[in-house]
Amino acid sequence: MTHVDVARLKDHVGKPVTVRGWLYNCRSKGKIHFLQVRDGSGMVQAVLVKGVLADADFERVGKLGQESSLEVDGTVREDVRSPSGVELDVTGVRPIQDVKDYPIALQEHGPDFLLQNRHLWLRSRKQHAVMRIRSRIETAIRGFFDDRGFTLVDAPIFTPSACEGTTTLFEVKYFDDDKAYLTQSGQLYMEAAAMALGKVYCFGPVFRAEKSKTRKHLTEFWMLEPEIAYGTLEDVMDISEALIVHIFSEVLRTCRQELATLERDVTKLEDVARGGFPRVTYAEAAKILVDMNSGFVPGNDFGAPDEQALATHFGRPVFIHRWPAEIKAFYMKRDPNDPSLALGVDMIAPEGYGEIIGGGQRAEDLDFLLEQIKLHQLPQEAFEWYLDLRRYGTVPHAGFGLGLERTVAWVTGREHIRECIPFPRMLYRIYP
RNA sequence: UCCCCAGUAGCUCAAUGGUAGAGUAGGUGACUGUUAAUCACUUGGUUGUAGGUUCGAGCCCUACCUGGGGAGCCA
Repeated sequence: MTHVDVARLKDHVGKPVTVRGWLYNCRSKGKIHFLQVRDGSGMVQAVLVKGVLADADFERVGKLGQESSLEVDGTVREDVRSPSGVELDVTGVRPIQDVKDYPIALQEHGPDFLLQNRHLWLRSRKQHAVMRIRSRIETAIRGFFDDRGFTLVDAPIFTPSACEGTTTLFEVKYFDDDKAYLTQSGQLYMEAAAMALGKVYCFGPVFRAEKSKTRKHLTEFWMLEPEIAYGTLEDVMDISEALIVHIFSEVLRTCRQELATLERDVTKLEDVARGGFPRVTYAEAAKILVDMNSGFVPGNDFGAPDEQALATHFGRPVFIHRWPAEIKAFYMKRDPNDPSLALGVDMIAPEGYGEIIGGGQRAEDLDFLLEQIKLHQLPQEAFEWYLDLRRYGTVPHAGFGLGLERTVAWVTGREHIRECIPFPRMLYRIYP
Protein backbone atom coordinates (compact mmCIF):
# COMPACT_ATOMS: atom_id res chain seq x y z
CA MET A 1 0.00 0.00 0.00
CA THR A 2 1.31 3.43 -0.87
CA HIS A 3 1.90 6.07 1.75
CA VAL A 4 0.00 9.29 1.00
CA ASP A 5 0.07 12.64 2.78
CA VAL A 6 -3.34 13.46 4.22
CA ALA A 7 -3.38 16.68 2.21
CA ARG A 8 -3.19 14.60 -1.01
CA LEU A 9 -5.86 12.03 -0.14
CA LYS A 10 -8.42 13.65 -2.45
CA ASP A 11 -6.22 12.60 -5.38
CA HIS A 12 -6.60 8.95 -4.34
CA VAL A 13 -10.35 8.47 -4.04
CA GLY A 14 -11.29 4.80 -4.26
CA LYS A 15 -7.74 3.65 -3.82
CA PRO A 16 -6.02 1.88 -0.94
CA VAL A 17 -3.50 4.07 0.90
CA THR A 18 -1.49 4.23 4.09
CA VAL A 19 -1.56 7.29 6.32
CA ARG A 20 1.23 7.75 8.84
CA GLY A 21 0.63 10.12 11.69
CA TRP A 22 -0.74 10.74 15.13
CA LEU A 23 -4.13 10.24 16.73
CA TYR A 24 -5.61 13.69 17.30
CA ASN A 25 -8.80 12.33 18.80
CA CYS A 26 -10.81 9.13 18.88
CA ARG A 27 -14.59 9.02 19.17
CA SER A 28 -15.90 5.55 19.73
CA LYS A 29 -19.50 4.69 19.03
CA GLY A 30 -19.67 1.07 20.16
CA LYS A 31 -19.08 -0.80 16.95
CA ILE A 32 -17.50 2.10 15.06
CA HIS A 33 -14.36 4.02 15.93
CA PHE A 34 -13.87 7.46 14.43
CA LEU A 35 -10.14 8.16 14.44
CA GLN A 36 -9.04 11.73 13.82
CA VAL A 37 -5.60 11.25 12.30
CA ARG A 38 -3.20 14.11 11.61
CA ASP A 39 0.11 13.78 9.81
CA GLY A 40 1.33 17.37 9.66
CA SER A 41 -0.09 17.92 6.18
CA GLY A 42 -3.68 17.73 7.35
CA MET A 43 -6.31 15.85 9.29
CA VAL A 44 -8.50 12.98 8.14
CA GLN A 45 -11.23 10.98 9.81
CA ALA A 46 -10.53 7.27 9.61
CA VAL A 47 -13.59 5.09 10.17
CA LEU A 48 -13.01 1.67 11.67
CA VAL A 49 -16.00 -0.68 11.76
CA LYS A 50 -16.07 -3.67 14.10
CA GLY A 51 -15.43 -6.93 12.26
CA VAL A 52 -12.76 -5.56 9.93
CA LEU A 53 -10.08 -6.37 12.49
CA ALA A 54 -9.98 -9.09 15.12
CA ASP A 55 -12.11 -8.02 18.10
CA ALA A 56 -9.08 -7.68 20.36
CA ASP A 57 -7.39 -5.33 17.88
CA PHE A 58 -10.61 -3.35 17.48
CA GLU A 59 -10.79 -2.87 21.26
CA ARG A 60 -7.14 -1.91 21.41
CA VAL A 61 -7.48 0.76 18.72
CA GLY A 62 -10.48 2.23 20.52
CA LYS A 63 -8.36 2.71 23.61
CA LEU A 64 -5.42 4.47 21.97
CA GLY A 65 -4.76 7.74 23.73
CA GLN A 66 -4.49 11.21 22.23
CA GLU A 67 -1.29 11.70 20.17
CA SER A 68 -0.61 7.97 19.87
CA SER A 69 1.51 7.43 16.79
CA LEU A 70 0.13 5.01 14.24
CA GLU A 71 -0.09 3.91 10.64
CA VAL A 72 -3.53 3.45 9.16
CA ASP A 73 -4.35 1.50 6.03
CA GLY A 74 -7.62 2.24 4.33
CA THR A 75 -9.55 3.13 1.23
CA VAL A 76 -10.16 6.78 0.44
CA ARG A 77 -13.84 7.65 0.14
CA GLU A 78 -15.48 10.94 -0.77
CA ASP A 79 -17.87 12.06 1.93
CA VAL A 80 -19.89 15.26 2.10
CA ARG A 81 -19.98 15.01 5.89
CA SER A 82 -16.22 15.51 6.04
CA PRO A 83 -14.83 19.06 6.14
CA SER A 84 -11.97 17.94 3.88
CA GLY A 85 -14.32 16.06 1.54
CA VAL A 86 -12.76 12.66 2.12
CA GLU A 87 -12.66 9.95 4.74
CA LEU A 88 -10.69 6.78 5.14
CA ASP A 89 -12.41 3.39 5.44
CA VAL A 90 -9.93 1.59 7.64
CA THR A 91 -8.65 -1.85 6.68
CA GLY A 92 -5.73 -1.98 9.08
CA VAL A 93 -4.15 -0.10 11.98
CA ARG A 94 -0.56 -0.41 13.18
CA PRO A 95 -0.08 1.46 16.45
CA ILE A 96 3.52 2.58 16.90
CA GLN A 97 3.12 3.95 20.39
CA ASP A 98 0.05 4.00 22.61
CA VAL A 99 0.17 7.29 24.49
CA LYS A 100 -1.47 7.85 27.86
CA ASP A 101 -1.89 11.19 29.65
CA TYR A 102 -0.98 13.52 26.80
CA PRO A 103 -0.68 16.85 28.61
CA ILE A 104 -2.59 19.10 26.22
CA ALA A 105 -6.28 18.28 26.26
CA LEU A 106 -8.94 19.35 23.77
CA GLN A 107 -9.94 22.29 25.93
CA GLU A 108 -8.86 25.81 26.85
CA HIS A 109 -5.48 26.14 28.52
CA GLY A 110 -3.65 29.00 30.15
CA PRO A 111 -0.63 30.71 28.54
CA ASP A 112 1.89 29.54 31.12
CA PHE A 113 0.93 25.90 30.70
CA LEU A 114 0.92 26.15 26.92
CA LEU A 115 4.32 27.85 26.79
CA GLN A 116 5.83 25.27 29.12
CA ASN A 117 4.51 22.71 26.65
CA ARG A 118 5.31 24.65 23.49
CA HIS A 119 6.99 21.57 21.96
CA LEU A 120 3.62 19.80 22.16
CA TRP A 121 1.39 22.84 21.71
CA LEU A 122 2.74 23.14 18.16
CA ARG A 123 0.75 20.01 17.29
CA SER A 124 -2.62 21.61 17.97
CA ARG A 125 -4.69 22.77 15.03
CA LYS A 126 -4.40 26.50 15.44
CA GLN A 127 -0.69 26.48 16.17
CA HIS A 128 -0.19 24.23 13.18
CA ALA A 129 -2.09 26.74 11.05
CA VAL A 130 -0.04 29.68 12.37
CA MET A 131 3.23 27.90 11.59
CA ARG A 132 2.05 27.09 8.07
CA ILE A 133 1.13 30.72 7.46
CA ARG A 134 4.43 31.90 8.92
CA SER A 135 6.23 29.64 6.48
CA ARG A 136 4.12 30.97 3.58
CA ILE A 137 4.87 34.56 4.60
CA GLU A 138 8.61 33.87 4.65
CA THR A 139 8.36 32.28 1.22
CA ALA A 140 6.34 35.24 -0.07
CA ILE A 141 8.92 37.69 1.27
CA ARG A 142 11.82 35.88 -0.38
CA GLY A 143 9.89 35.56 -3.62
CA PHE A 144 9.03 39.24 -3.60
CA PHE A 145 12.64 40.38 -3.35
CA ASP A 146 14.09 37.68 -5.55
CA ASP A 147 11.65 38.66 -8.32
CA ARG A 148 12.77 42.28 -8.07
CA GLY A 149 16.48 41.71 -8.47
CA PHE A 150 17.44 41.83 -4.79
CA THR A 151 20.27 39.71 -3.45
CA LEU A 152 19.91 37.96 -0.11
CA VAL A 153 22.87 38.93 2.07
CA ASP A 154 23.03 37.31 5.50
CA ALA A 155 24.01 39.70 8.27
CA PRO A 156 26.24 38.65 11.18
CA ILE A 157 24.71 37.65 14.51
CA PHE A 158 27.75 38.64 16.61
CA THR A 159 28.47 42.33 16.41
CA PRO A 160 31.20 44.41 18.02
CA SER A 161 28.87 47.20 19.14
CA ALA A 162 25.38 48.54 19.05
CA CYS A 163 23.91 49.28 15.66
CA GLU A 164 21.96 52.27 16.82
CA GLY A 165 23.35 52.76 20.28
CA THR A 166 19.90 52.93 21.81
CA THR A 167 18.49 49.58 22.84
CA THR A 168 19.83 47.15 25.41
CA LEU A 169 21.89 44.35 23.91
CA PHE A 170 22.72 40.81 24.92
CA GLU A 171 26.39 40.64 25.76
CA VAL A 172 28.44 37.52 25.13
CA LYS A 173 32.08 36.71 25.73
CA TYR A 174 34.06 36.65 22.51
CA PHE A 175 37.19 34.56 22.99
CA ASP A 176 39.69 35.93 25.50
CA ASP A 177 38.83 39.38 26.72
CA ASP A 178 36.64 40.76 24.01
CA LYS A 179 32.96 41.37 24.36
CA ALA A 180 30.50 40.86 21.56
CA TYR A 181 26.80 41.54 21.29
CA LEU A 182 23.94 39.69 19.66
CA THR A 183 22.77 41.79 16.77
CA GLN A 184 19.71 43.97 17.13
CA SER A 185 19.65 44.81 13.42
CA GLY A 186 21.49 43.95 10.24
CA GLN A 187 20.89 47.37 8.75
CA LEU A 188 24.37 48.87 8.87
CA TYR A 189 25.76 45.75 7.22
CA MET A 190 23.03 45.91 4.59
CA GLU A 191 24.13 49.46 3.79
CA ALA A 192 27.59 48.09 3.07
CA ALA A 193 26.10 45.23 1.05
CA ALA A 194 23.90 47.62 -0.97
CA MET A 195 27.00 49.50 -2.08
CA ALA A 196 28.35 46.18 -3.37
CA LEU A 197 25.22 44.57 -4.77
CA GLY A 198 22.76 47.40 -5.36
CA LYS A 199 19.55 45.94 -3.95
CA VAL A 200 19.89 43.60 -0.97
CA TYR A 201 17.98 42.19 1.94
CA CYS A 202 18.71 40.18 5.03
CA PHE A 203 16.24 38.03 6.88
CA GLY A 204 17.21 36.53 10.17
CA PRO A 205 16.95 36.61 13.95
CA VAL A 206 17.70 39.73 15.96
CA PHE A 207 17.90 40.18 19.72
CA ARG A 208 16.68 42.80 22.12
CA ALA A 209 17.55 42.68 25.81
CA GLU A 210 14.88 45.15 26.88
CA LYS A 211 12.68 43.87 29.65
CA SER A 212 9.55 44.26 27.60
CA LYS A 213 6.51 42.34 28.80
CA THR A 214 3.80 42.92 26.27
CA ARG A 215 1.96 40.99 23.60
CA LYS A 216 4.01 42.78 20.93
CA HIS A 217 7.52 41.96 22.16
CA LEU A 218 9.96 39.07 22.04
CA THR A 219 13.62 39.04 23.03
CA GLU A 220 14.46 37.05 19.90
CA PHE A 221 12.53 37.75 16.71
CA TRP A 222 12.98 37.64 12.97
CA MET A 223 13.44 40.78 10.96
CA LEU A 224 13.48 41.42 7.26
CA GLU A 225 15.75 44.31 6.24
CA PRO A 226 15.99 45.41 2.61
CA GLU A 227 18.40 48.16 1.60
CA ILE A 228 18.42 49.91 -1.77
CA ALA A 229 21.29 51.88 -3.27
CA TYR A 230 20.01 55.10 -4.83
CA GLY A 231 16.73 54.49 -2.99
CA THR A 232 14.63 57.24 -1.42
CA LEU A 233 12.03 57.62 1.29
CA GLU A 234 9.33 57.37 -1.40
CA ASP A 235 10.86 54.10 -2.63
CA VAL A 236 10.69 52.70 0.89
CA MET A 237 6.99 53.46 1.11
CA ASP A 238 6.29 52.11 -2.40
CA ILE A 239 8.24 48.90 -1.87
CA SER A 240 6.99 48.18 1.64
CA GLU A 241 3.40 48.74 0.52
CA ALA A 242 3.90 46.39 -2.44
CA LEU A 243 5.50 43.87 -0.08
CA ILE A 244 2.59 43.92 2.36
CA VAL A 245 0.13 43.60 -0.52
CA HIS A 246 2.12 40.65 -1.87
CA ILE A 247 2.28 38.92 1.52
CA PHE A 248 -1.46 39.27 2.12
CA SER A 249 -2.34 38.20 -1.43
CA GLU A 250 -0.16 35.11 -1.17
CA VAL A 251 -1.61 34.08 2.17
CA LEU A 252 -5.13 34.59 0.83
CA ARG A 253 -4.26 32.56 -2.25
CA THR A 254 -2.56 29.64 -0.51
CA CYS A 255 -3.75 29.46 3.10
CA ARG A 256 -7.58 29.51 3.01
CA GLN A 257 -7.78 26.35 5.10
CA GLU A 258 -5.46 27.71 7.75
CA LEU A 259 -7.27 31.06 7.92
CA ALA A 260 -10.53 29.17 8.39
CA THR A 261 -9.02 27.09 11.17
CA LEU A 262 -7.92 30.31 12.86
CA GLU A 263 -11.37 31.86 12.29
CA ARG A 264 -9.64 34.89 10.77
CA ASP A 265 -11.91 37.51 9.21
CA VAL A 266 -10.57 37.37 5.64
CA THR A 267 -12.37 40.54 4.59
CA LYS A 268 -9.84 42.39 6.76
CA LEU A 269 -7.00 40.72 4.85
CA GLU A 270 -8.63 41.37 1.50
CA ASP A 271 -8.81 45.06 2.32
CA VAL A 272 -5.08 45.14 3.05
CA ALA A 273 -4.35 43.23 -0.15
CA ARG A 274 -5.98 46.05 -2.15
CA GLY A 275 -3.15 48.41 -1.15
CA GLY A 276 -3.42 52.18 -1.38
CA PHE A 277 -2.32 52.81 2.19
CA PRO A 278 -2.62 56.37 3.46
CA ARG A 279 0.62 58.30 3.87
CA VAL A 280 0.76 61.14 6.36
CA THR A 281 3.55 63.21 7.81
CA TYR A 282 4.37 63.17 11.49
CA ALA A 283 2.96 66.70 11.68
CA GLU A 284 -0.35 65.60 10.12
CA ALA A 285 -0.56 62.59 12.42
CA ALA A 286 0.22 64.77 15.42
CA LYS A 287 -2.57 67.15 14.42
CA ILE A 288 -5.03 64.26 14.24
CA LEU A 289 -4.06 63.25 17.78
CA VAL A 290 -4.29 66.80 19.08
CA ASP A 291 -7.73 67.22 17.47
CA MET A 292 -8.84 64.08 19.32
CA ASN A 293 -7.76 65.62 22.61
CA SER A 294 -5.75 62.49 23.24
CA GLY A 295 -3.31 64.27 25.50
CA PHE A 296 -0.53 63.86 22.96
CA VAL A 297 2.24 66.44 23.14
CA PRO A 298 3.49 67.46 19.67
CA GLY A 299 7.21 66.86 19.24
CA ASN A 300 7.17 63.68 21.27
CA ASP A 301 7.35 60.20 19.84
CA PHE A 302 4.03 58.40 19.60
CA GLY A 303 3.38 56.17 22.58
CA ALA A 304 1.47 52.92 22.34
CA PRO A 305 -1.92 54.60 23.00
CA ASP A 306 -1.17 57.25 20.33
CA GLU A 307 -0.21 54.57 17.87
CA GLN A 308 -3.43 52.71 18.64
CA ALA A 309 -5.49 55.87 18.22
CA LEU A 310 -3.95 56.53 14.80
CA ALA A 311 -4.48 52.93 13.72
CA THR A 312 -8.14 53.16 14.71
CA HIS A 313 -8.51 56.53 13.04
CA PHE A 314 -7.33 55.22 9.66
CA GLY A 315 -8.58 51.63 9.99
CA ARG A 316 -5.96 50.65 7.40
CA PRO A 317 -2.20 50.32 7.37
CA VAL A 318 -0.82 53.85 7.50
CA PHE A 319 2.61 55.31 6.74
CA ILE A 320 3.82 58.09 8.98
CA HIS A 321 6.85 59.87 7.59
CA ARG A 322 9.10 62.88 8.24
CA TRP A 323 9.67 62.71 11.98
CA PRO A 324 11.36 65.20 14.29
CA ALA A 325 15.02 64.29 13.87
CA GLU A 326 15.79 64.22 17.58
CA ILE A 327 13.53 61.22 18.22
CA LYS A 328 14.99 59.16 15.38
CA ALA A 329 18.27 57.30 14.87
CA PHE A 330 21.54 59.08 14.10
CA TYR A 331 21.90 57.66 10.57
CA MET A 332 18.62 59.11 9.24
CA LYS A 333 18.86 61.63 6.41
CA ARG A 334 17.38 65.06 7.05
CA ASP A 335 14.59 66.47 4.93
CA PRO A 336 16.23 69.02 2.57
CA ASN A 337 13.08 71.16 2.90
CA ASP A 338 13.20 71.15 6.70
CA PRO A 339 16.42 69.97 8.37
CA SER A 340 14.63 69.50 11.70
CA LEU A 341 12.87 66.51 10.15
CA ALA A 342 14.29 63.05 9.51
CA LEU A 343 13.32 61.16 6.36
CA GLY A 344 12.09 58.20 8.39
CA VAL A 345 8.84 56.28 8.04
CA ASP A 346 6.87 53.87 10.20
CA MET A 347 4.00 51.71 9.04
CA ILE A 348 1.32 51.13 11.65
CA ALA A 349 -0.99 48.16 11.16
CA PRO A 350 -4.69 48.30 11.96
CA GLU A 351 -6.45 46.09 14.55
CA GLY A 352 -3.89 46.95 17.24
CA TYR A 353 -0.93 45.12 15.74
CA GLY A 354 1.22 48.20 16.00
CA GLU A 355 4.38 49.14 14.19
CA ILE A 356 5.17 46.55 11.55
CA ILE A 357 7.73 48.47 9.52
CA GLY A 358 10.29 51.14 10.36
CA GLY A 359 12.77 52.62 7.95
CA GLY A 360 13.71 55.55 5.79
CA GLN A 361 16.41 57.23 3.82
CA ARG A 362 19.94 57.11 5.23
CA ALA A 363 22.35 59.99 5.61
CA GLU A 364 24.97 59.71 2.87
CA ASP A 365 27.06 62.75 3.81
CA LEU A 366 30.28 62.01 5.72
CA ASP A 367 30.50 65.26 7.66
CA PHE A 368 26.88 65.06 8.75
CA LEU A 369 27.36 61.52 10.05
CA LEU A 370 30.55 62.43 11.91
CA GLU A 371 28.64 65.22 13.59
CA GLN A 372 25.76 62.92 14.50
CA ILE A 373 28.07 60.28 15.95
CA LYS A 374 29.61 62.95 18.17
CA LEU A 375 26.22 64.31 19.12
CA HIS A 376 24.95 60.87 20.10
CA GLN A 377 28.24 60.15 21.90
CA LEU A 378 28.88 57.00 19.92
CA PRO A 379 32.40 55.54 19.66
CA GLN A 380 33.55 56.72 16.25
CA GLU A 381 36.23 54.01 15.88
CA ALA A 382 33.51 51.35 15.95
CA PHE A 383 31.80 53.06 13.02
CA GLU A 384 34.86 53.70 10.84
CA TRP A 385 33.85 50.93 8.42
CA TYR A 386 30.38 52.45 8.23
CA LEU A 387 31.87 55.88 7.58
CA ASP A 388 34.01 54.36 4.80
CA LEU A 389 30.76 53.80 2.91
CA ARG A 390 30.46 57.60 2.82
CA ARG A 391 34.13 58.07 1.88
CA TYR A 392 34.19 55.73 -1.07
CA GLY A 393 31.41 56.30 -3.55
CA THR A 394 28.60 57.43 -1.28
CA VAL A 395 25.12 57.54 -2.80
CA PRO A 396 21.61 58.19 -1.56
CA HIS A 397 20.15 54.97 -0.19
CA ALA A 398 17.22 53.80 1.85
CA GLY A 399 15.80 50.72 3.50
CA PHE A 400 13.49 49.40 6.17
CA GLY A 401 12.94 46.67 8.70
CA LEU A 402 9.84 44.48 8.96
CA GLY A 403 9.07 42.48 12.10
CA LEU A 404 8.10 38.99 10.99
CA GLU A 405 6.22 37.90 14.11
CA ARG A 406 4.16 41.08 14.24
CA THR A 407 3.28 40.51 10.61
CA VAL A 408 2.33 36.89 11.32
CA ALA A 409 0.23 37.99 14.30
CA TRP A 410 -1.56 40.52 12.09
CA VAL A 411 -2.21 38.09 9.24
CA THR A 412 -3.35 35.26 11.49
CA GLY A 413 -5.28 37.50 13.87
CA ARG A 414 -3.43 36.24 16.94
CA GLU A 415 -3.78 38.03 20.22
CA HIS A 416 -0.11 37.54 21.12
CA ILE A 417 3.15 37.51 19.21
CA ARG A 418 4.40 34.50 21.22
CA GLU A 419 2.20 32.22 19.14
CA CYS A 420 3.81 33.47 15.95
CA ILE A 421 7.30 32.03 16.37
CA PRO A 422 7.90 28.30 16.89
CA PHE A 423 9.83 28.62 20.15
CA PRO A 424 9.39 32.10 21.64
CA ARG A 425 12.15 33.64 23.71
CA MET A 426 10.69 36.12 26.15
CA LEU A 427 11.47 37.88 29.39
CA TYR A 428 12.28 35.13 31.93
CA ARG A 429 11.23 32.38 29.54
CA ILE A 430 13.71 30.34 27.55
CA TYR A 431 12.16 26.84 27.93
CA PRO A 432 11.66 24.69 25.92
C1' U B 1 12.63 49.38 36.35
C1' C B 2 7.43 50.93 37.46
C1' C B 3 1.87 50.08 37.69
C1' C B 4 -2.35 46.56 37.70
C1' C B 5 -4.28 41.41 38.00
C1' A B 6 -4.06 36.14 39.14
C1' G B 7 -2.14 31.60 41.73
C1' U B 8 -7.53 25.74 44.39
C1' A B 9 -7.27 18.21 41.26
C1' G B 10 -2.82 16.66 35.33
C1' C B 11 -5.73 20.81 32.76
C1' U B 12 -9.93 24.84 32.79
C1' C B 13 -12.47 26.96 36.70
C1' A B 14 -16.32 27.31 41.19
C1' A B 15 -16.63 27.73 46.54
C1' U B 16 -21.00 34.91 52.24
C1' G B 17 -14.83 33.89 57.19
C1' G B 18 -18.06 27.89 58.90
C1' U B 19 -17.69 19.85 56.08
C1' A B 20 -12.94 21.92 49.33
C1' G B 21 -16.72 21.16 44.35
C1' A B 22 -17.74 20.84 38.90
C1' G B 23 -16.19 20.11 33.89
C1' U B 24 -12.36 17.80 31.36
C1' A B 25 -8.32 14.33 31.16
C1' G B 26 -7.22 9.18 33.38
C1' G B 27 -9.90 4.23 34.84
C1' U B 28 -14.48 0.78 34.21
C1' G B 29 -18.89 -0.10 31.36
C1' A B 30 -22.98 1.05 27.33
C1' C B 31 -23.81 2.60 22.30
C1' U B 32 -23.02 1.48 14.01
C1' G B 33 -22.16 8.39 11.82
C1' U B 34 -19.43 10.74 15.87
C1' U B 35 -17.37 16.27 14.85
C1' A B 36 -13.96 19.07 21.83
C1' A B 37 -19.73 12.68 20.65
C1' U B 38 -23.14 11.21 24.49
C1' C B 39 -24.64 8.41 29.00
C1' A B 40 -23.55 5.72 33.86
C1' C B 41 -20.00 4.69 37.62
C1' U B 42 -14.99 5.94 39.39
C1' U B 43 -9.52 7.46 40.88
C1' G B 44 -7.66 12.20 41.84
C1' G B 45 -6.18 17.99 46.89
C1' U B 46 0.14 20.10 51.74
C1' U B 47 -5.83 25.74 48.13
C1' G B 48 2.09 29.07 45.32
C1' U B 49 5.51 29.81 50.02
C1' A B 50 6.26 31.88 55.01
C1' G B 51 4.18 34.57 58.76
C1' G B 52 -0.13 37.18 61.01
C1' U B 53 -5.54 38.37 62.46
C1' U B 54 -9.63 35.07 64.14
C1' C B 55 -13.16 30.33 68.17
C1' G B 56 -12.46 29.14 62.93
C1' A B 57 -8.82 31.34 56.79
C1' G B 58 -9.01 28.84 49.95
C1' C B 59 -11.34 33.65 51.36
C1' C B 60 -8.92 39.07 55.48
C1' C B 61 -3.57 41.42 56.41
C1' U B 62 2.07 41.50 55.42
C1' A B 63 6.28 39.77 52.82
C1' C B 64 8.23 36.75 49.20
C1' C B 65 7.89 33.45 44.77
C1' U B 66 5.71 32.33 39.99
C1' G B 67 2.79 33.74 35.96
C1' G B 68 -0.25 37.23 33.10
C1' G B 69 -1.48 42.24 31.21
C1' G B 70 0.26 47.18 30.52
C1' A B 71 4.02 51.51 30.62
C1' G B 72 8.78 52.80 28.91
C1' C B 73 11.75 50.97 24.54
C1' C B 74 11.09 49.11 19.98
C1' A B 75 9.84 45.52 15.00
